[in-house]
Amino acid sequence: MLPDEADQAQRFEKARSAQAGALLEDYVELIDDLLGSGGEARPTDIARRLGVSHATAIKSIARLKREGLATSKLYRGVFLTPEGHDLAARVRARHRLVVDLLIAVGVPERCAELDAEGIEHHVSEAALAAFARFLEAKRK
Amino acid sequence: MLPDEADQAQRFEKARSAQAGALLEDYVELIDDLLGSGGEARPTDIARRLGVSHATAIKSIARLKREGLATSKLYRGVFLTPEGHDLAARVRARHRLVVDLLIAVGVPERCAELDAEGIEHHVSEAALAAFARFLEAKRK
DNA sequence: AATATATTGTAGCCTGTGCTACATTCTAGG
DNA sequence: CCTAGAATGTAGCACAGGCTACAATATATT
Repeated sequence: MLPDEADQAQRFEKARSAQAGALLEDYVELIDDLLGSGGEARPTDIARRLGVSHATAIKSIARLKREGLATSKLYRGVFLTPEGHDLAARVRARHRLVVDLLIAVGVPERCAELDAEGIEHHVSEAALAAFARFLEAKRK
Repeated sequence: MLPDEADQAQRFEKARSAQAGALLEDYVELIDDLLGSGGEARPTDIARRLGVSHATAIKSIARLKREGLATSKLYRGVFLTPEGHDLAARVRARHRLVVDLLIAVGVPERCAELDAEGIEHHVSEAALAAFARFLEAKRK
């Protein structure tokens, strides 16, 4: 049984737009991690951790700046704006919740970390809330 | 605590390559659905259901053909090769499993369908197996 | 201080996936 | 049969996100 045409189109549309934001989220979270663990967020480090060339990282950082999530000056490290920091916090919380849920349903920990990286960008607020409830219930 | 640099790069790499295959999977699954429900898979229908222009759909269909997943002749509908059909079957099974798992942990059904569209492309075989075990255990 | 190395930034290319506009072909109604 | 409208296909554009190669700057070593 095929779903309604418009519904289906909307589903795919949502998945596409989620994907469009995924890159920004990954960068912001990583930068926040780097800044948080006592160091700076330097383009080369960011590039290495994301597994891309430094040129690619710099272009993406430029996009972060365009979108008001980060700042940087020539030959200085990258910093987050308040908006960027907020986004990072939300993304990190979501990431944890996704990993925890995967583990709770029996996914091996290492695998949960791997899969969560791709999954997290597509989990809605409603689903996150459900995850939290499920984990809470299970904990008792 | 930051993860190991190489591990982290590998995670992102995996997520990127999963994303690269996602579009093909969506098309193949949809085409199989259309063919399966008694009709043809026409480019215009495919485009409408995916929420993209017909030109975009046709270009993606060309890619499916390049990759040996589909066939079509000028002004005829699209068909799947055996490889395409196999992929569609795997994708559909995975989709169902993801939706069922989301529902099982308390995500509202409609939301589960929405989120699954994006999530499914990032769920590894190991995680799928865990989902199946979890659902089986819960069913009893 | 001078130079070698590492880091940062720029330029230009490719591919993928959107789009609109236009051309072609099919198909149905008159 | 022939013409109007739908469907299909093509061309060309934009943007994102990869890459390599090169240029510029900063840092470290001698």
